Amino acid sequence: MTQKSASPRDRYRTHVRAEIKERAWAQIAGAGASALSLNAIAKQMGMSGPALYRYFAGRDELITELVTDAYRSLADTFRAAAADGAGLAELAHALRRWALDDPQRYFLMYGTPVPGYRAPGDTTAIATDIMAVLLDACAAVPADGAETALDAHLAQHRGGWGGGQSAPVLRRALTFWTRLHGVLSLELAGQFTGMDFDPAQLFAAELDNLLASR
Amino acid sequence: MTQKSASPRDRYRTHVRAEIKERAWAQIAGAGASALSLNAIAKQMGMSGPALYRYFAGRDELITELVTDAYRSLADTFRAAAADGAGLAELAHALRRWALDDPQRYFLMYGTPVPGYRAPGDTTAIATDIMAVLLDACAAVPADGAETALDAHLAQHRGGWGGGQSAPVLRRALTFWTRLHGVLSLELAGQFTGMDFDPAQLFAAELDNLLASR
DNA sequence: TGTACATCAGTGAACGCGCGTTCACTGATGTAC
DNA sequence: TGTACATCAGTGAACGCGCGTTCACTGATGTAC
Repeated sequence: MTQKSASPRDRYRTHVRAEIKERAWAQIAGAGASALSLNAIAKQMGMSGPALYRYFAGRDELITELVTDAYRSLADTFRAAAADGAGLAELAHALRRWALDDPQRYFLMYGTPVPGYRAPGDTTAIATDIMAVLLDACAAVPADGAETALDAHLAQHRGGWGGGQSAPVLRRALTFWTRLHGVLSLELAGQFTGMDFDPAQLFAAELDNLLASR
Repeated sequence: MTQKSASPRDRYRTHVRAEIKERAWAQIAGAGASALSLNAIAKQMGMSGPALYRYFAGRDELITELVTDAYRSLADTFRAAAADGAGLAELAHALRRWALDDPQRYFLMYGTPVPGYRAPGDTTAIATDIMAVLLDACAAVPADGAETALDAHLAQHRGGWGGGQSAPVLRRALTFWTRLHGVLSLELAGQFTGMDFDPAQLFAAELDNLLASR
């Protein structure tokens, strides 16, 4: 078996593909995902529009790949943090850094859905990976406090995303997710603009609350 | 002073304007806000494209008005609930009903921002109205529990949105907002799809938590 | 090492589309005397 | 009640634009003998 994947042509291909995606991200950051234009990217790269079809089957495939990359990027961030022994607090801060680093990437994952659009199959698998890291971190914190009504509900409707974790762990993971997303998404959307307080303080308060109530 | 506002022509005008908006909402509900097209609306109404310019200066003005209407609609919902003596729990359920009633309207207010876009001035005023109702409801619940770090921060960075309310009241209002938005936005975006549990239960759990911790 | 062939990146012209928007106009509705 | 005028909703043609995408092609790069 020869290393065909390292041939000059292949390396060039992957390089150009990467540059196309880079420009695509820049475009999304500047005007939102709906403004993504193949022709504009090609022009920026000094190429003709149709040239891009050597690298992507079309606009839809490009977007799909960007979405998948976004999921993978967060999954990698979480896994790397967990490998460094991160607990819930560190995961929270990693999430916030990742989100602030590129708000439109965050919104591509968690933002306004396009009514017709179906997320590609891979993303849900990656989302499960992300959730798995979060679940492990939740499971590492010993539980106390009474069983809640939500626990009872989750125990009976576990779905496939929770692995073998207990209902209280599922609950804590969901709560972690929704509460931090609540603060983050409103912050990134600029909803706190002009309100004078520091969103980081609000985020920190929510995190404290999550860590305190088990 | 004659009642010129009730002239037949004026009534026709307002009627057509309303129908245009209605179709616009239907279009947004079907394919997202970025897919809104004046020509398509005109065609649906059996008119020519340019005819719409009798009613709106252009696409931007239409969208701006839809956004403003969305804000007003939620403000009305909140005020009506408050007038009926609603507390925090009733406000929460009113919010959820309002959001589920038209998810894209919710996202038009709180969803993915378009990087360049500036919200029209009126909306922030209406947002303050909405917040005022929420603040009143929060103030109605007697506070206990220790002063938090966030309270201290908010006391020093009050901004103009909080009226004369105390820092703990501001904190509770913000928390109400971000937590419920966290659950709602993920639910409406379909992020819980395939997870088997009932989002309403998660929402209820978050609400319970908000009501319990003062 | 040299020649014949295959691979493949990129071009330029073209297609069809729908968009927002302008403009000069027609014709109906309302108003003033 | 009737006539002259003003108002204004709506039309149809047109402009210019950028989009995604196809197609037949050129020319350079790599491969096989």
